[in-house]
Amino acid sequence: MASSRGHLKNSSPAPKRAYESLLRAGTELMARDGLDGVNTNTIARAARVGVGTFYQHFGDKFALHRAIVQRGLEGLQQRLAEAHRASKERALEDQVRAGLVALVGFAQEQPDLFRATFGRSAAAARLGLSPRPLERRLRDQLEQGQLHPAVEPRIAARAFMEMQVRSVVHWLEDADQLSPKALIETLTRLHPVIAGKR
Amino acid sequence: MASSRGHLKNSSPAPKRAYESLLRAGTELMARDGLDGVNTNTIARAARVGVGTFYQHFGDKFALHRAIVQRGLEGLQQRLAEAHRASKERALEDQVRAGLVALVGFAQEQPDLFRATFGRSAAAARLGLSPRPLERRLRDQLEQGQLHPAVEPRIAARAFMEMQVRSVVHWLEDADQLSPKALIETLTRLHPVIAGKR
Amino acid sequence: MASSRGHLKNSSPAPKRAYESLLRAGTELMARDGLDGVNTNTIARAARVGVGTFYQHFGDKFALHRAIVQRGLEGLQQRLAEAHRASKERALEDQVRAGLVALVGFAQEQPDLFRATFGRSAAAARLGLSPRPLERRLRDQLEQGQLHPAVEPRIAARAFMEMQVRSVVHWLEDADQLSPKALIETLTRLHPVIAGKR
Amino acid sequence: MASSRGHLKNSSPAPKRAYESLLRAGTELMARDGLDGVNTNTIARAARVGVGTFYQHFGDKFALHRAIVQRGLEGLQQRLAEAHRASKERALEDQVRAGLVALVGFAQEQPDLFRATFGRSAAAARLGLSPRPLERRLRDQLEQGQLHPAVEPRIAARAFMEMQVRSVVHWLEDADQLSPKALIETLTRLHPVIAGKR
DNA sequence: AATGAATGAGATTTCATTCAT
DNA sequence: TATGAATGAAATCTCATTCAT
Repeated sequence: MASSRGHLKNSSPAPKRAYESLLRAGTELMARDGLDGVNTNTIARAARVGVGTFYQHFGDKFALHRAIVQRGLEGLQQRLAEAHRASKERALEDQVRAGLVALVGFAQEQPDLFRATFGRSAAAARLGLSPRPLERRLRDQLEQGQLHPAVEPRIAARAFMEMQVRSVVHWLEDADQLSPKALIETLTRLHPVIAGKR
Repeated sequence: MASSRGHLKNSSPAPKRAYESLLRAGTELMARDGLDGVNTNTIARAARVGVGTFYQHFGDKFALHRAIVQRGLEGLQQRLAEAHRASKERALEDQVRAGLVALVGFAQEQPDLFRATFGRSAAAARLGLSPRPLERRLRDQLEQGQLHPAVEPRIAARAFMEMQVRSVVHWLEDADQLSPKALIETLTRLHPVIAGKR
Repeated sequence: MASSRGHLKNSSPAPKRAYESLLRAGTELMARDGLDGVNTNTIARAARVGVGTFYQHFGDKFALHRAIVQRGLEGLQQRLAEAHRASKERALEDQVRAGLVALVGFAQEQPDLFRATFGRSAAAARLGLSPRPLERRLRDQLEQGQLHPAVEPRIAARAFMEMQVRSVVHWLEDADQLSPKALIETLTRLHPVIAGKR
Repeated sequence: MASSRGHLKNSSPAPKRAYESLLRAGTELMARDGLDGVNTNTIARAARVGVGTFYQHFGDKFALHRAIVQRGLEGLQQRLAEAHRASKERALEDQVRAGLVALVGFAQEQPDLFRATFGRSAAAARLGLSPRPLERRLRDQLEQGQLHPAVEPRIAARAFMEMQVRSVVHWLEDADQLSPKALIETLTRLHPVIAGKR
């Protein structure tokens, strides 16, 4: 936790130590207990900040949750975009794998953020990780006869988005965790783009 | 509810009108608002029963939820067992499809029960729908070289269990619902037993 | 507890099995948890009787308690009266001892009844064990110059009544109980009629 | 809006007006109605404080009672220790009397605190006023042949502790109160150290 | 900006009591 | 008489939110 002691003053215009502290504490607690399992007082205490300070930064518990989810999604989307960019010329399977590598890598680096974002309150996922791109891709494949005609793109896209994310959550919470490689390869094989191939 | 008094025998030892009423109201409300979105007062009122009556039958909100989940799982498991029995001599794909027909059929007949059981508080699913049988089957296939070796049975089993159930929940809640046929066929194609085939 | 088994039917006009059962259960529970620590439902269940039956016999919890206390006091007073009759020609110390023998004997035979009557809700004692006779006796002794003039009869009488009874309760509840003899002799020595002698 | 920092000092780290107010109100009500006779709402109202404030300071009714008892015992023990120190060179009877003067003096000055601590819920006394010191003293006297051999120190010590305290409670609650002098002298005469002398 | 004591609306829970059978 | 499911008033307790400092 690199804190800027040693300087004369804090250098950045608005350090927002309290804000960051609340975000961090909230992430940790919501990862563990879910949105409905924590309360503002507990979060403030964990952040070593007064309750009042909480309300100075966030309108309520849900605003904090939204901020966490947003941060989680931003980081993830950035990684996914990068993975997409880097792999879009490669084979389909490699593209899928690259996306999963990004997803699992992100989850490994920030497990609490991942769980707070995609854990219990799964509704959060809807806020930002849209199944639409996947749905479009599946529809394309379908039109080109590369996908089994019984696969309905809308259903398959949504189903896989949820599955992906929930599988990673389970994996994070599993006591005897299998290797990230196993997780990535398994989900790759089950990806509709691959699995649904005719 | 035909109050069949005056008959030769009482069919059950205690009428427990309130119990059934609470279970029904709880199912409806939890389907709509989730476990964390309801409170005992509301449930009691909806069941047209005194608050105290709630506590006479259930220790707390969670006990009611457990009772609902149990009822949901019992009905579902029975249907699944039947489907399994009826299809076990048939082709693999037919077996998978039969299971999904049973699942979707159950969800269609008792949508509130299904949503209350598998909705938001997805954790509930763990109480009864074990991924172990599927895991075992995948492991068998793997050993017989029928499954892509990169598929890890434990992960795949859990992933699909969740996907299945959450897809049905989404489907139930979707305003412009696609046909049950589309749902069943799509999930069949994505089932690891089929999708993971080498 | 001589119960009239052996007859074809209960011989007494109203056997009141439920009544006795409630009294017994109430005594046991109130001895353990005190008047405020039990509730009517619990008592009825312990008595293996319906709640409604409780109210058929006792107006409320306090009525039951009163009945218990009354029964306790009746039994005790009878024993004390007997002890008094048998010892009134003997020496003062012997009279005191005889009373304590009766008290402790009663407590030993019916510990729950004793505790329910004189335990926590000490107020009950006031209902029946009056300090007046002792007060009168002390006043007599005082007038005859046999008691230390600083001893105020009213205070001494009440003090000793409480002490006696609470000492026996403690003794009953004490895990490593001393002999009844020790209890009796100690209280005899501390009895104001003896202790206050000049 | 005047930011009142810069004043001399804040006398205590937290003002805790409500805490004191609750302690005071609780003492008054528990003195009158006993622990089982009050409820948190009533206490909060009497303290002119919100219900929530009660729970901010005390986990429940019993925690408040414990705090009251502790406060009662602290004050009392201090006084008793002082009395002991001041009289330990004097005659035995004077020592006993000094202790009683302290006890009764304390009860007179803080009758509610005394009754809340030693009243109905006598169990509280066990929390702090140990009969052990008295027991030890009696044992010494016994060994030196100054005490009647029939007196069992453990029983006598406990008996007298209770008697003392309950006599003072009765005295406080007695409408036509006798003089404190009478109370003190009577209890002095009944004290086992004096009364049990051979 | 930061604080945390104070708040009260509302959720949870208990229990004496009733009443239809 | 006996029953026990049903009841709701009241007690217990939680927590998001405010506000004076």
